[in-house]
Amino acid sequence: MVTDCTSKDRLRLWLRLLRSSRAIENELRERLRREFDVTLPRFDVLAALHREPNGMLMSELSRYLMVSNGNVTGIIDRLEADGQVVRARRDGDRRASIVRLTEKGRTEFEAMAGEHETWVAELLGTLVPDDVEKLSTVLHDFNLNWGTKA
Amino acid sequence: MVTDCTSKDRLRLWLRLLRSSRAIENELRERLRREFDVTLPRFDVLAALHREPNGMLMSELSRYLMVSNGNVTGIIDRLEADGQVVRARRDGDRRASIVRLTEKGRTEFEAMAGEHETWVAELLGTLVPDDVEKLSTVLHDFNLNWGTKA
DNA sequence: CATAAATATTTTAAACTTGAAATATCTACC
DNA sequence: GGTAGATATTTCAAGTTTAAAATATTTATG
Repeated sequence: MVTDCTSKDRLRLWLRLLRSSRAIENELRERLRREFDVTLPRFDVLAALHREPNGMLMSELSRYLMVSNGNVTGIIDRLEADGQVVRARRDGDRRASIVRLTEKGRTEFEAMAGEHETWVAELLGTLVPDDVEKLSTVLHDFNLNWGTKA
Repeated sequence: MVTDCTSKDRLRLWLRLLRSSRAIENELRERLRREFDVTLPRFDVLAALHREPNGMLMSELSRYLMVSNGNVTGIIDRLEADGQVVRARRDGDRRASIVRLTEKGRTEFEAMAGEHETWVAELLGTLVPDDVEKLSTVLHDFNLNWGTKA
């Protein structure tokens, strides 16, 4: 049996997706601030850099986090001032800078990461495993297909 | 057969949800600016007010859009300065103000709403109808259950 | 009635965010 | 080699966003 799907159905899905996303994001922001005195954007940057021990270009960070270049510049400026990241020159290209976690940045991120993961699991706790699996797959495909249209 | 689900699985889902949400939001922001010269936050406020012809309290807007009170104050200030909304006193309570669309605001929103809906349908176009239905249901339940834990 | 607590909003400072312009550097082509 | 275009980042102005404090008003309680 074929289920139809109007543009209003897709609009409704978008609004629900946005609402879920904001709810989770707001709660994580508040807990990160309260427990670790860190902002969500800074945590996101630290998490991205932690995945790449060899560092990332400013433009790679921008693309990965889906925020503007200028935005990344500001956050890295503040993280660098606090000694959690460093900018290094890339061999043979004086335009690019590679950003890396410092030892301090790595240690501080790792102290937060476990608790953050626990929070996420708790906040998504009302979803049954089958739905976690289903949503994860569908959204992963959605993200992979994204480039092909927008 | 029972599918297990670790905290890493839920973390992965969260990252994918966030990525989808940001991708769609960024694209809508850009199109709204390009086609209608309006910011996304302003569009969101206009959309909320359009659903409530009798107006909304500042605090209702804040709760509905899941942003802070101060944030709503700023956006409404700018919308009011541009004549798209008005603040009115609520009978018997001089603390509260009811915000309503003006005729101008309503007209301008309605000129954008159709195209906005078309864009969303297009951007979610890679999802097959069954998945739209499934995600919509799961996320709706998720949102309903949200209050019971966070 | 007085006043403490609750409610609704605004104000403020700091951080975040975008989009566009500016700067600096590199690459490709003549 | 010189120069146009591409690439990487920063700067900037305006707007958004939060969290906390301040203001104003209403409600509840003794």
